[in-house]
Amino acid sequence: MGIFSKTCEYAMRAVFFIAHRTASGGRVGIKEISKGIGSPEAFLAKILQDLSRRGIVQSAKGPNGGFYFDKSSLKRPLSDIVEAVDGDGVFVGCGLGLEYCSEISPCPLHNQFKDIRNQIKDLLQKTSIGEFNEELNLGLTALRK
Amino acid sequence: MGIFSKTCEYAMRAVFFIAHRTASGGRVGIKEISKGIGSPEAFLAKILQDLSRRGIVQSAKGPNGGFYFDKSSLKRPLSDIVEAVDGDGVFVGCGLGLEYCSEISPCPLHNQFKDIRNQIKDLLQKTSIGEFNEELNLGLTALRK
DNA sequence: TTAATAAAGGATAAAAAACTCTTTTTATTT
DNA sequence: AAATAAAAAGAGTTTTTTATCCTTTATTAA
Repeated sequence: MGIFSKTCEYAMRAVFFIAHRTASGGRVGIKEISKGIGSPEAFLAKILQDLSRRGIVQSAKGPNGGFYFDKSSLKRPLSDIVEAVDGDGVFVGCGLGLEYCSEISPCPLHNQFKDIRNQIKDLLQKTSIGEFNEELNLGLTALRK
Repeated sequence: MGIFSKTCEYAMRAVFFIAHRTASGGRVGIKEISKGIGSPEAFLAKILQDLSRRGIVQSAKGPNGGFYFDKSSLKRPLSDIVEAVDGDGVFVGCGLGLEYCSEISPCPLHNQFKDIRNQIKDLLQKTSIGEFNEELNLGLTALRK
């Protein structure tokens, strides 16, 4: 398994996809998103439903409805999505899974893992949801295939 | 969840624990290991059974039996354990879970994740199983509590 | 050679994660 | 108002991960 749960991977990809579409003015339905990022449709629906309930992504029902981001949401850091889906385990936990691992009672790899986690945290915090729209436009980066 | 599976966390802790004991001359039984690292006994037995089959850890049955490391095994990098248990997903996969993410067709965070993964890889490769025995002896680091 | 000890192996169970299907609600368009 | 489109919600199912239990096999020591 990767660093994040599969659910979280889908969430991140979907969010980038929606942001990209938002930038070109519209809303996107689940069918298109799931195709665009290569995820199971019904499962992604659940994930976005949850993000929507939390106010992270916006949604509209009915014809011409779909998912989108309002302006302030586009500036959100990716860490918000990760935290909503996977919790803060990636940022704060002990690499060896020790509950009480800390500065005072560190595991053998405490400091090294701390560095790595901080780097992940920094990356996710400084990356905003709407940040890759141009690259995606230009086909410089991909969310599928 | 953390960076590694729970199984892998138990495996790493157990391996450090056994190495520590090996250094002071003996073998350790499952009961003692699982107590020492705070893991379910039967489950850890399965994990070590697997590592033993792979030749990563040595074992002996009967009275005075238990798990231990021979000299060359003590020098093994921690990455061998992680790879045996969790596969190479931590080292090589795409952060967003894209199967075909690569230099040619990168995901938006490809390069950043590559850095992080390489750091994890380096850490696990340069850390040997027997490396922390002195710290553990001195109580400077902990595997439990 | 028997009793005790300890890992190996196999089968099963429980919990969590991943995923599906159906119905309901809300909004839009005609 | 009726038809339609789309997400929300609810109620599963399947798969994977985590965990337990019990029996067998190997080793040692008395």
